[in-house]
Amino acid sequence: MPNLTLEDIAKQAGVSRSTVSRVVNNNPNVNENVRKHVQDVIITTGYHPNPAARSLASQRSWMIGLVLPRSVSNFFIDPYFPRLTQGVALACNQYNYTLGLFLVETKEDEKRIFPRISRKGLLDGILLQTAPMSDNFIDSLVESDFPVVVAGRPFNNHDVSYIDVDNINAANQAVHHLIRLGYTRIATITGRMNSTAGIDRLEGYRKAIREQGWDVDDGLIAEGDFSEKSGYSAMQHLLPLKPDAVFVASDTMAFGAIRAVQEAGLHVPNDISFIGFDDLPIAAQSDVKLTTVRQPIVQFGARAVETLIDLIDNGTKPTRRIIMDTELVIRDSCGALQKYVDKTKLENVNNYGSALIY
Amino acid sequence: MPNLTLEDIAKQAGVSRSTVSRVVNNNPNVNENVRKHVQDVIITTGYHPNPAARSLASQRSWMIGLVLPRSVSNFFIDPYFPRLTQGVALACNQYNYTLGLFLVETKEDEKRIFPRISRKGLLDGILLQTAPMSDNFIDSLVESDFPVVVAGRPFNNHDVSYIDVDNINAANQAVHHLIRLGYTRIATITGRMNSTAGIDRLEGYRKAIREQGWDVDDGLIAEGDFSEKSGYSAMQHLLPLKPDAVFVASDTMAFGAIRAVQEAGLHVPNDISFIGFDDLPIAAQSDVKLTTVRQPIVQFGARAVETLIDLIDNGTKPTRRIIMDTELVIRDSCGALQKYVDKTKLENVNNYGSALIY
DNA sequence: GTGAAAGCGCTAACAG
DNA sequence: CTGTTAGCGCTTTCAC
Repeated sequence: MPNLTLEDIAKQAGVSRSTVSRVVNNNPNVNENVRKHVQDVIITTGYHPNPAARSLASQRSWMIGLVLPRSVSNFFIDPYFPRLTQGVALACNQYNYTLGLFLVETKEDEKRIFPRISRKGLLDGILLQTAPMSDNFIDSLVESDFPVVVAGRPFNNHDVSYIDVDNINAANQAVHHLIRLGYTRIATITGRMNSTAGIDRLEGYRKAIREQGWDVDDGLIAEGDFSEKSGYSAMQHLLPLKPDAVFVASDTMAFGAIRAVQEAGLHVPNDISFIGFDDLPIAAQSDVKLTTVRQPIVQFGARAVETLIDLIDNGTKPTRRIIMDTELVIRDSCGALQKYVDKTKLENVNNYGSALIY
Repeated sequence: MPNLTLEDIAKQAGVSRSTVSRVVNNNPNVNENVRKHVQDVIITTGYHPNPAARSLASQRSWMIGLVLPRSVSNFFIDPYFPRLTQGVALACNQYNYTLGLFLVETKEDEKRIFPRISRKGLLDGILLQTAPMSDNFIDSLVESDFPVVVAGRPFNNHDVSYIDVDNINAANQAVHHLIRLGYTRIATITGRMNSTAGIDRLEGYRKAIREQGWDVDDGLIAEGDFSEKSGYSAMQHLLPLKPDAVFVASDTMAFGAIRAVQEAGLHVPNDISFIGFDDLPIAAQSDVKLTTVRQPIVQFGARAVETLIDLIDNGTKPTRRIIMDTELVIRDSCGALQKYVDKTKLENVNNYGSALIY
């Protein structure tokens, strides 16, 4: 079967090209009987409009791009980006958008990809993962008024739309949870300090410590890079300082840290308690069930797409800022379930933010 | 800066639209001086051709689609698909193709996506992950002569190009490795039996047992579904049968199985040995370092893209079949390193296929 | 080696 | 409500 055109359908239905176009695009200005008839022809022939022609004529491609810059694409092994991608992809299905995926690994890739996508014709809009290197790109997009939503707070104060989770507040709540459980030497393992997520989670930790009236002890802050390995070695640095609890900026690092604790012959949560960040699927299944901050990643992706479509349809100004809430998921690693077997009391402990007990 | 067109460049360069087009497309029939001049204008103005117009005129979109059907998109949490996607994306960068990502989750998605992509205009070719449900789709693609490469052997004998790893041989080697180490009650935990990977890995297990002159004991075959949980419960079924070694069809399941063993108070590999499949990053970092079959996933994705481009450029017939080799990675869980501290002897044990010792 | 001209298949005024 | 017409920005014969 050759590829049918509007013209073919028009002929077969005995109407003009425009009418068929109207039917295809659900334009209300069509007689109901005519519409029915044309729809029949479309269905029986299996006609589908040519996207390229449609793009060219309407100046809309119904395609958006998800751009994951160099520094994060290595992390594609990390479950975060796949799940984000999943949320984005499913939202695209829902809104009838095609998703273009751009992993920018090398400077080469950057040179080839950026000009292609930042010009009208291929994409209607861009979803850009925040990253240290992406600032220049953000600037040029903002300047050209191209619809763009940044996933994660960008570094500089671009006047750009973005969506993020409330990292500061999430970390703050997690640390307050540890404080209420009675821990007094609370350490933290941070994410990369060149990521806003890393920076904000540390800030939340600091804030909680200060709010408790304590001094922040920089010795209890160990820097990681979100990897299991970095969690492991950060914990090795912390162990001699004898913290009784650790807030870790990602589950992956938390598992590394717990490994270090166990290798040292200590037990979680009896000797040291942990709270992670992400709520990966393994967090609930692992040896030590992890208390952690759940990010609504999939919904986050969906929300990002919706915001982008809003920008495409209604203009990029004013810029939108979406901050999504997180949830503290209480399991074994923080020791709460041991201290408060009576869940009523536990609820009481959690009289801040939203918390779940599994 | 408004979006420039060929016409604009032509005017500025004092030549015709055709000439600029030739320069852009590296057509040799252009005077060298003219070419230089036009290129200068293109660079200084920052011109980039409009992809939609180009697609429409040339009937090529320079875009390929990666289609992950319903039954696998749930598994997007599994590291396999993200890494496959990564390999595909990077290869697309390299060959200047745009990658469209299609996660088919619901029947709805299917209805919306398939007509859009199986018609010329949006994609030049499709990379389709094999799955139980995809057979119909494969048939219609094959029939319409649309360029398609299936990732993983499809179920039926479609005359379609596909790329797969040699699952039978990989499993066979792994089980032979266990046999040579002296184990005599070798069980297996299979993948989904509605996936060709699951079927083939079981076949490789059976073949090795038979080659050893043993009878296959169906009681020692426990079915899983590639998830951690299913590995755990499959192992619980196997434990009473006292196997001394288990070949598991995925690392994820192997970790579940090991968890079951440890909860039963037994030790790996002292009491029971394991070989997994995939070589996930955690395989080398976990508590018990996993002996496993390494799949070259990223290269697999790249190779798939190259094959697809070959089909696009040179026609879909004859169909191509690419089978990629795997590698047995020997670590702690199979007990080889304990039995053969002397690596020379170990090399000797591995005088089949390719094996690595970490 | 270069330019003119005819589409690619669709959308979107505009006229009726 | 419907058809005619003029493009969208590019590639690709076809003359010269």
